[in-house]
Amino acid sequence: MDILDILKRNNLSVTDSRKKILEMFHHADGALAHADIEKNSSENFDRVTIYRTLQTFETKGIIHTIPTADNSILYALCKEECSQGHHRDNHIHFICDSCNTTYCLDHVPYSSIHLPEGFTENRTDIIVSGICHKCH
Amino acid sequence: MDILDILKRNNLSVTDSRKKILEMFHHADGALAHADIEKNSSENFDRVTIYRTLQTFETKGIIHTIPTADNSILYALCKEECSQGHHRDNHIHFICDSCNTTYCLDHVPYSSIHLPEGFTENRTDIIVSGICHKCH
DNA sequence: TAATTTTTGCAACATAATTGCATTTATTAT
DNA sequence: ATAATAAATGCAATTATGTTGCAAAAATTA
Repeated sequence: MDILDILKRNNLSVTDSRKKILEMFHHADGALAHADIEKNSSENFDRVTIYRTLQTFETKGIIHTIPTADNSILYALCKEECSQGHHRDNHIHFICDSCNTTYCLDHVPYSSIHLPEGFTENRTDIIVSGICHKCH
Repeated sequence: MDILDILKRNNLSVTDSRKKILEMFHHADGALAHADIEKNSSENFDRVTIYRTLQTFETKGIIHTIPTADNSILYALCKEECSQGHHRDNHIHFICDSCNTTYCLDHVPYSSIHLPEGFTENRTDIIVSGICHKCH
């Protein structure tokens, strides 16, 4: 996985902040919130830059959002299948109540949901919280 | 379903705002956001009162939160099984992309999720978004 | 290397959420 | 029913979060 490659593949100009933020995602065990990026970074980017970078990455299909119950959006790297406009991050997200790490459980299967008459699905998010393997 | 009963059962003193907000949930088709309550109410409660009331209701297990992808917490009435501390709102939530109504799909089944070794579940949220029966 | 395009950072603004404290309201005990 | 106590409310102040316009800086293209 090459940072530069990702940017170029998506026709994004290669800038310092984009490289650094992508790296943070790459090194992160799980998902990151805006606040994580803002605090963590030794070099500090402007808040606005972070917002805009995350948004760019999301529309390009480089990262995807994970809704959480505590009103903070999390972002995580997408796997290959995502593309502009429509995400295909069909996996379960697990948030550890103890260490707060968010995992993308790519290999955990789940059966498709059968909605009532008249309802059509566009996106499905499955978020499980509990205790992760490290915190037991 | 008796508003007063719910409050008394939970050792909450019976106040105007609590009664009114509970009633709003009762009449609402689906879930409500803080903003809905703030705007909707003919009598206007202080923002702070609404925050505090929602929080109280949630810790008591009267309402539960629904995570959404756009960073706005929704709240909906719990069914009987919820209790202080631990919610048992095991149902799928559906958010309409068009009219924004949120439905608790109590009767839509889903198979339980088998987590990897070392992970234990505490809470599971399944949020489906798309178009609801009214908006087709 | 110059011209052009894009991104960044700052300032200003808008909204959302939290905290402390005095006042008001509800509950309990008399 | 009323006084004493406890709890909830509303206001003000503060902090956090998110957005927009625009000039300066950096990246890309010619």
